[in-house]
Amino acid sequence: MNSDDNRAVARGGDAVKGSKTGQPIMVLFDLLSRRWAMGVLWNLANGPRTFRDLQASCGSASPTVLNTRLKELREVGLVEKATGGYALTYTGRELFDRLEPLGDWAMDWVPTL
Amino acid sequence: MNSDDNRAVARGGDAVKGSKTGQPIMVLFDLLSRRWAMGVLWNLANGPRTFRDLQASCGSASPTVLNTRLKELREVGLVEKATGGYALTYTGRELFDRLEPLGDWAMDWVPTL
DNA sequence: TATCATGCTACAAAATTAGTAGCAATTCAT
DNA sequence: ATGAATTGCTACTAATTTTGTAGCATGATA
Repeated sequence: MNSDDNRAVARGGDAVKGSKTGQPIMVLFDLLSRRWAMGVLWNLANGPRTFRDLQASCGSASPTVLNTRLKELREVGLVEKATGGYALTYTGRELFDRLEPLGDWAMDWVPTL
Repeated sequence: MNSDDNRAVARGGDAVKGSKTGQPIMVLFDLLSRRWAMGVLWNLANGPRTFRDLQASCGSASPTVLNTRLKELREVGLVEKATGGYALTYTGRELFDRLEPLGDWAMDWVPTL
Protein backbone atom coordinates (compact mmCIF):
# COMPACT_ATOMS: atom_id res chain seq x y z
CA MET A 1 0.00 0.00 0.00
CA ASN A 2 1.75 3.18 -1.10
CA SER A 3 0.88 6.79 -0.46
CA ASP A 4 -1.11 7.02 -3.67
CA ASP A 5 -3.41 4.31 -2.52
CA ASN A 6 -6.43 6.24 -1.41
CA ARG A 7 -8.63 3.26 -0.76
CA ALA A 8 -11.49 3.04 -3.15
CA VAL A 9 -13.86 2.60 -0.31
CA ALA A 10 -12.77 5.85 1.25
CA ARG A 11 -13.49 7.73 -1.93
CA GLY A 12 -16.94 6.25 -2.05
CA GLY A 13 -18.37 4.92 -5.21
CA ASP A 14 -16.56 2.27 -7.13
CA ALA A 15 -15.33 0.35 -4.18
CA VAL A 16 -16.86 -2.95 -5.02
CA LYS A 17 -14.55 -4.71 -7.35
CA GLY A 18 -16.27 -5.51 -10.56
CA SER A 19 -19.74 -4.44 -9.75
CA LYS A 20 -18.90 -0.83 -10.37
CA THR A 21 -22.41 0.27 -9.69
CA GLY A 22 -21.38 2.17 -6.62
CA GLN A 23 -24.55 1.09 -4.92
CA PRO A 24 -24.18 2.17 -1.30
CA ILE A 25 -24.93 -1.27 0.06
CA MET A 26 -22.25 -2.78 -2.12
CA VAL A 27 -19.74 -0.20 -0.96
CA LEU A 28 -20.59 -1.15 2.59
CA PHE A 29 -20.46 -4.88 1.88
CA ASP A 30 -17.07 -4.45 0.30
CA LEU A 31 -15.78 -2.78 3.42
CA LEU A 32 -17.40 -5.15 5.87
CA SER A 33 -16.36 -8.27 4.07
CA ARG A 34 -12.71 -7.61 4.63
CA ARG A 35 -11.30 -9.95 7.23
CA TRP A 36 -12.05 -8.87 10.78
CA ALA A 37 -13.85 -5.69 9.78
CA MET A 38 -17.09 -6.70 11.45
CA GLY A 39 -15.25 -8.41 14.27
CA VAL A 40 -13.48 -5.19 15.11
CA LEU A 41 -16.70 -3.21 15.18
CA TRP A 42 -18.24 -5.88 17.36
CA ASN A 43 -15.36 -5.88 19.79
CA LEU A 44 -15.34 -2.13 20.08
CA ALA A 45 -18.98 -2.02 21.01
CA ASN A 46 -18.32 -2.23 24.71
CA GLY A 47 -15.93 0.65 24.85
CA PRO A 48 -12.40 1.47 23.76
CA ARG A 49 -9.85 -1.28 23.39
CA THR A 50 -6.12 -1.14 22.90
CA PHE A 51 -4.51 -2.50 19.79
CA ARG A 52 -3.19 -5.57 21.54
CA ASP A 53 -6.43 -6.04 23.34
CA LEU A 54 -8.24 -6.13 20.04
CA GLN A 55 -5.69 -8.55 18.69
CA ALA A 56 -6.46 -10.89 21.54
CA SER A 57 -10.22 -10.58 21.03
CA CYS A 58 -9.88 -11.14 17.35
CA GLY A 59 -7.88 -14.24 18.08
CA SER A 60 -5.76 -14.83 15.09
CA ALA A 61 -5.87 -11.47 13.45
CA SER A 62 -2.32 -10.67 12.51
CA PRO A 63 -1.16 -7.20 13.42
CA THR A 64 -0.84 -6.48 9.74
CA VAL A 65 -4.49 -7.05 8.94
CA LEU A 66 -5.70 -5.57 12.15
CA ASN A 67 -3.80 -2.40 11.54
CA THR A 68 -4.92 -2.22 7.93
CA ARG A 69 -8.52 -2.74 8.98
CA LEU A 70 -8.29 -0.09 11.68
CA LYS A 71 -6.88 2.38 9.18
CA GLU A 72 -9.70 1.67 6.78
CA LEU A 73 -12.34 1.93 9.45
CA ARG A 74 -10.88 5.21 10.58
CA GLU A 75 -10.72 6.56 7.05
CA VAL A 76 -14.42 6.02 6.65
CA GLY A 77 -15.17 7.48 10.04
CA LEU A 78 -16.41 4.42 11.84
CA VAL A 79 -13.54 4.11 14.28
CA GLU A 80 -11.30 6.65 15.95
CA LYS A 81 -8.50 6.84 18.44
CA ALA A 82 -9.69 7.77 21.88
CA THR A 83 -8.33 7.68 25.38
CA GLY A 84 -8.04 4.04 26.15
CA GLY A 85 -7.39 2.91 22.63
CA TYR A 86 -9.56 2.57 19.58
CA ALA A 87 -13.25 3.32 19.79
CA LEU A 88 -16.39 3.50 17.71
CA THR A 89 -17.37 6.91 16.44
CA TYR A 90 -20.98 8.03 16.57
CA THR A 91 -21.40 6.75 13.03
CA GLY A 92 -19.64 3.56 13.96
CA ARG A 93 -22.12 2.96 16.70
CA GLU A 94 -24.98 3.62 14.34
CA LEU A 95 -23.65 0.88 12.13
CA PHE A 96 -23.09 -1.42 15.07
CA ASP A 97 -26.68 -0.92 16.14
CA ARG A 98 -27.72 -2.34 12.81
CA LEU A 99 -25.27 -5.19 13.10
CA GLU A 100 -26.28 -6.18 16.57
CA PRO A 101 -29.49 -8.00 15.63
CA LEU A 102 -27.33 -10.46 13.75
CA GLY A 103 -25.92 -11.57 17.07
CA ASP A 104 -29.23 -12.73 18.41
CA TRP A 105 -30.14 -14.32 15.14
CA ALA A 106 -26.82 -16.17 15.02
CA MET A 107 -27.45 -17.65 18.42
CA ASP A 108 -30.53 -19.38 17.07
CA TRP A 109 -28.94 -20.26 13.77
CA VAL A 110 -25.58 -21.72 14.73
CA PRO A 111 -27.04 -24.63 16.72
CA THR A 112 -28.92 -25.74 13.63
CA LEU A 113 -25.74 -26.30 11.67
CA MET B 1 -11.43 -28.46 -1.78
CA ASN B 2 -11.51 -32.22 -1.40
CA SER B 3 -14.19 -34.50 -0.10
CA ASP B 4 -12.81 -34.37 3.41
CA ASP B 5 -13.24 -30.67 3.55
CA ASN B 6 -16.43 -30.33 5.48
CA ARG B 7 -16.29 -26.59 5.82
CA ALA B 8 -15.67 -25.50 9.32
CA VAL B 9 -18.57 -23.14 9.09
CA ALA B 10 -20.94 -25.93 8.22
CA ARG B 11 -19.96 -27.87 11.30
CA GLY B 12 -20.60 -24.87 13.44
CA GLY B 13 -18.22 -23.89 16.15
CA ASP B 14 -14.63 -23.24 15.34
CA ALA B 15 -15.23 -21.61 12.02
CA VAL B 16 -13.54 -18.34 12.76
CA LYS B 17 -9.91 -18.79 12.11
CA GLY B 18 -7.94 -18.04 15.17
CA SER B 19 -10.61 -16.88 17.49
CA LYS B 20 -11.72 -20.39 18.23
CA THR B 21 -14.35 -19.22 20.64
CA GLY B 22 -17.14 -20.49 18.46
CA GLN B 23 -19.22 -17.50 19.36
CA PRO B 24 -22.24 -17.62 17.07
CA ILE B 25 -21.75 -14.09 15.83
CA MET B 26 -18.17 -14.87 14.89
CA VAL B 27 -19.24 -17.97 13.01
CA LEU B 28 -21.69 -15.82 11.11
CA PHE B 29 -19.15 -13.07 10.49
CA ASP B 30 -16.71 -15.62 9.17
CA LEU B 31 -19.26 -16.83 6.68
CA LEU B 32 -20.50 -13.41 5.66
CA SER B 33 -17.08 -11.92 5.26
CA ARG B 34 -16.20 -14.23 2.41
CA ARG B 35 -16.21 -12.38 -0.86
CA TRP B 36 -19.66 -11.93 -2.35
CA ALA B 37 -21.44 -13.81 0.42
CA MET B 38 -23.57 -10.85 1.44
CA GLY B 39 -23.88 -9.70 -2.14
CA VAL B 40 -25.38 -13.02 -3.12
CA LEU B 41 -27.92 -12.90 -0.31
CA TRP B 42 -28.77 -9.37 -1.29
CA ASN B 43 -29.24 -10.25 -4.93
CA LEU B 44 -31.42 -13.21 -4.14
CA ALA B 45 -33.78 -11.12 -2.06
CA ASN B 46 -36.05 -10.32 -4.98
CA GLY B 47 -36.59 -13.88 -6.03
CA PRO B 48 -34.65 -16.69 -7.66
CA ARG B 49 -31.78 -15.92 -9.98
CA THR B 50 -29.86 -18.14 -12.33
CA PHE B 51 -26.17 -18.72 -11.86
CA ARG B 52 -25.23 -16.50 -14.75
CA ASP B 53 -27.73 -13.92 -13.70
CA LEU B 54 -26.09 -13.75 -10.30
CA GLN B 55 -22.72 -13.51 -11.93
CA ALA B 56 -23.89 -10.46 -13.79
CA SER B 57 -25.35 -8.84 -10.68
CA CYS B 58 -22.26 -9.54 -8.72
CA GLY B 59 -20.22 -7.87 -11.38
CA SER B 60 -16.82 -9.33 -11.20
CA ALA B 61 -17.45 -12.42 -9.19
CA SER B 62 -15.66 -15.18 -10.98
CA PRO B 63 -17.64 -18.38 -11.49
CA THR B 64 -15.19 -20.08 -9.17
CA VAL B 65 -15.93 -17.90 -6.17
CA LEU B 66 -19.59 -17.61 -6.94
CA ASN B 67 -19.94 -21.34 -7.06
CA THR B 68 -17.92 -21.82 -3.91
CA ARG B 69 -20.03 -19.24 -2.13
CA LEU B 70 -23.27 -20.79 -3.32
CA LYS B 71 -22.14 -24.18 -2.08
CA GLU B 72 -21.29 -22.74 1.32
CA LEU B 73 -24.54 -20.86 1.57
CA ARG B 74 -26.45 -23.99 0.67
CA GLU B 75 -24.52 -26.08 3.16
CA VAL B 76 -25.62 -23.80 5.95
CA GLY B 77 -29.17 -23.69 4.71
CA LEU B 78 -29.42 -20.09 3.64
CA VAL B 79 -29.72 -20.71 -0.07
CA GLU B 80 -31.27 -23.52 -2.09
CA LYS B 81 -31.92 -24.50 -5.66
CA ALA B 82 -35.42 -23.71 -6.72
CA THR B 83 -37.28 -23.46 -9.96
CA GLY B 84 -35.81 -20.47 -11.66
CA GLY B 85 -32.36 -20.83 -10.15
CA TYR B 86 -30.95 -20.20 -6.72
CA ALA B 87 -33.16 -18.77 -4.02
CA LEU B 88 -33.14 -17.82 -0.37
CA THR B 89 -34.47 -20.39 2.05
CA TYR B 90 -36.77 -19.34 4.84
CA THR B 91 -33.74 -19.02 7.08
CA GLY B 92 -31.93 -17.14 4.38
CA ARG B 93 -34.71 -14.63 4.25
CA GLU B 94 -34.64 -14.25 8.00
CA LEU B 95 -31.00 -13.34 7.74
CA PHE B 96 -31.66 -11.00 4.85
CA ASP B 97 -34.30 -9.23 6.87
CA ARG B 98 -31.61 -8.41 9.40
CA LEU B 99 -29.23 -7.32 6.70
CA GLU B 100 -31.66 -5.07 4.94
CA PRO B 101 -31.47 -2.14 7.39
CA LEU B 102 -27.85 -1.80 6.38
CA GLY B 103 -29.04 -0.77 2.93
CA ASP B 104 -30.87 2.27 4.17
CA TRP B 105 -28.08 3.18 6.49
CA ALA B 106 -25.52 2.87 3.70
CA MET B 107 -27.47 5.32 1.58
CA ASP B 108 -26.96 7.97 4.21
CA TRP B 109 -23.42 6.98 4.95
CA VAL B 110 -21.83 6.63 1.53
CA PRO B 111 -22.40 10.27 0.53
CA THR B 112 -20.42 11.36 3.59
CA LEU B 113 -17.29 9.61 2.39
C1' DT C 1 -30.41 -31.36 -35.84
C1' DA C 2 -28.16 -27.04 -35.10
C1' DT C 3 -28.04 -23.38 -31.84
C1' DC C 4 -27.96 -21.33 -27.67
C1' DA C 5 -28.11 -20.49 -22.72
C1' DT C 6 -26.94 -22.45 -18.40
C1' DG C 7 -24.13 -24.43 -14.70
C1' DC C 8 -20.01 -25.40 -13.83
C1' DT C 9 -14.76 -27.01 -13.81
C1' DA C 10 -9.73 -25.96 -14.71
C1' DC C 11 -5.94 -23.38 -14.18
C1' DA C 12 -2.65 -19.62 -13.69
C1' DA C 13 -2.05 -14.87 -12.00
C1' DA C 14 -2.98 -11.43 -8.62
C1' DA C 15 -4.40 -9.94 -4.18
C1' DT C 16 -5.30 -10.66 0.58
C1' DT C 17 -4.41 -12.71 4.99
C1' DA C 18 -1.75 -15.33 8.37
C1' DG C 19 2.20 -15.95 11.14
C1' DT C 20 6.19 -14.54 13.23
C1' DA C 21 9.88 -11.45 14.62
C1' DG C 22 11.11 -7.42 16.43
C1' DC C 23 11.67 -2.33 17.19
C1' DA C 24 10.63 2.59 18.82
C1' DA C 25 8.00 5.01 22.09
C1' DT C 26 5.61 5.39 26.35
C1' DT C 27 4.43 3.91 31.06
C1' DC C 28 5.57 2.05 35.43
C1' DA C 29 8.07 0.53 39.34
C1' DT C 30 12.05 0.79 41.81
C1' DA D 1 16.91 8.01 36.90
C1' DT D 2 17.01 3.33 35.29
C1' DG D 3 15.40 -0.93 33.97
C1' DA D 4 11.43 -3.64 32.84
C1' DA D 5 6.98 -3.93 30.71
C1' DT D 6 3.57 -2.71 27.67
C1' DT D 7 1.85 -0.73 23.51
C1' DG D 8 1.41 0.33 18.63
C1' DC D 9 3.16 -0.88 14.81
C1' DT D 10 6.43 -2.26 10.61
C1' DA D 11 8.79 -5.99 7.89
C1' DC D 12 8.82 -10.01 5.60
C1' DT D 13 7.51 -14.68 4.00
C1' DA D 14 4.24 -18.31 3.52
C1' DA D 15 -0.38 -19.71 2.86
C1' DT D 16 -4.92 -18.95 1.31
C1' DT D 17 -8.40 -16.64 -1.32
C1' DT D 18 -10.04 -14.34 -5.27
C1' DT D 19 -9.71 -12.97 -9.95
C1' DG D 20 -9.76 -13.62 -14.80
C1' DT D 21 -10.27 -16.35 -18.66
C1' DA D 22 -11.20 -20.45 -21.30
C1' DG D 23 -14.08 -23.88 -22.26
C1' DC D 24 -16.98 -28.13 -21.75
C1' DA D 25 -21.26 -30.93 -20.75
C1' DT D 26 -26.18 -30.70 -20.46
C1' DG D 27 -30.70 -29.42 -21.54
C1' DA D 28 -33.91 -26.37 -23.77
C1' DT D 29 -35.25 -24.16 -28.14
C1' DA D 30 -35.76 -23.32 -32.97
